[in-house]
Amino acid sequence: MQLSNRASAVDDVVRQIRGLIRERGLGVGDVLPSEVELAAMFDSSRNTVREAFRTLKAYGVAESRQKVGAVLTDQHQNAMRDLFSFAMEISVDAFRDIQGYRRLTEMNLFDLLADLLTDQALTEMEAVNAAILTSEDAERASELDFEFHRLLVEAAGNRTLSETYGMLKPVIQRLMLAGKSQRLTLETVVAEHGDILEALRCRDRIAFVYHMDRHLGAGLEFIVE
Amino acid sequence: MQLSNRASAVDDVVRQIRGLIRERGLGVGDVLPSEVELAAMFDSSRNTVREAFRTLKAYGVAESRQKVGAVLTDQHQNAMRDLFSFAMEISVDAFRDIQGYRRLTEMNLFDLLADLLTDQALTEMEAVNAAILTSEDAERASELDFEFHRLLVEAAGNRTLSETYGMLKPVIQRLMLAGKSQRLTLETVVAEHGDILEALRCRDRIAFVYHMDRHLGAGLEFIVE
DNA sequence: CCTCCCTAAAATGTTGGACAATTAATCGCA
DNA sequence: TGCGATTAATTGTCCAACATTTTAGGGAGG
Repeated sequence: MQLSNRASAVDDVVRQIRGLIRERGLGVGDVLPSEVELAAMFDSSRNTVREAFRTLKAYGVAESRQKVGAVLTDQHQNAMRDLFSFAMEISVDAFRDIQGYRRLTEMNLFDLLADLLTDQALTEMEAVNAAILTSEDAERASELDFEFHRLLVEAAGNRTLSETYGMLKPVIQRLMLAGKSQRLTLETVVAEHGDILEALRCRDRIAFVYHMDRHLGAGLEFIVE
Repeated sequence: MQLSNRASAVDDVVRQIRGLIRERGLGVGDVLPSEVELAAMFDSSRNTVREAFRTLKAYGVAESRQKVGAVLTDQHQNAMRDLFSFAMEISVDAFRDIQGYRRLTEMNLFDLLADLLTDQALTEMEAVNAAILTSEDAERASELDFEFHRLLVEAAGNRTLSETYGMLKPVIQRLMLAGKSQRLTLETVVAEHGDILEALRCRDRIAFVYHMDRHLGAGLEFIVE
């Protein structure tokens, strides 16, 4: 797509559409010109424009509705999920890799959190954590588990980090689900989360790193076989 | 793409192609049947199959070569990179945000690097760093600058992190380019890189964090206006 | 017998046109 | 005013034709 001295007409159109979006300052919810208009603007055919649209749809940038046209969307997470489901064989290595990434990021959130974390966010996380105990199945539990960590990351206030974490959601959650089915009780997870929250309340950096390290490490143990 | 009670013909074909790949156990390098064959197999038209291929290409799963046909590839990194560059509009906020993300990750690489870093990797980074001084224009300089940091991240040996960094490439590099046009000389950048390398050679954690912090902070200064 | 060039064929790349399907908007009627 | 039918705009799908690229093979010349 990006190589080759002469780009294909479709890729050209993709680029021109992106230019159009930037130029006109279009955002989520705005509609693009119709396929025939774009074909005329870019001096290509409607089929070519359609193929270009397919690329945008695959990236979760646009979706098309009949009669209305193509509207810009913000479905990158879904796109990333699909990409992952296409791409990655969720292997043992991938699990370990993801967990390593989480160690790198989540364990170092403290400095950001110390400034930005509000009491409200803390209580919200406590609520989510408590709900884990009452969840009916492992599926639901891992969803709440992810939500807990997502809130933590969100509270750090860095959009790039949040988006990255959101993209990894399907993988991380699957990792969590695998953990839930093997570890004996949810109580352990909830207690570890509780320790993390306690450390945050006290603004205790050492304790935060310690508990986060143990928590993330625990998620890795059962994979080793 | 994934919603709607009745899926579109194109999405149907995408699903069927995926099924075909799984069923036949096709892997990277294998070629898919030709467009007309697939159209016949799935009882649809060639254009529909082509649009389906566009989706696969966007996901980095396949690329097509004339006369040969569509071959399965493993270009997910590029796909993720493109997706990300689509997703993020480059704004001042985004700049600051990305730099914050880099602080979070790159400053905390030390523990991983301390174990895995080889002399060979270090000398390679030194070479790239030296090349920055002799680059003919700012474009090339920021490319090398990015390459320096990419090597650093790569050396940490975490695939998820590497992929994430790769995804952010267009944004980071643009940030670097903006910096190059404003800061007086490239010497400063190269010197800062040199300090980082020196700290790594000595396995001096404090020095590494210190110099990395200064380096990343410097990149942010000129944006503040 | 080997090498090089030329040609042909097979596949994708692009275009134009036609019709179906969907749905927002409009018009007309009560 | 409100509601239902009609209309029109736009995407969805398919077909057919031609252009382009590239592999493969064959033929001429050494």
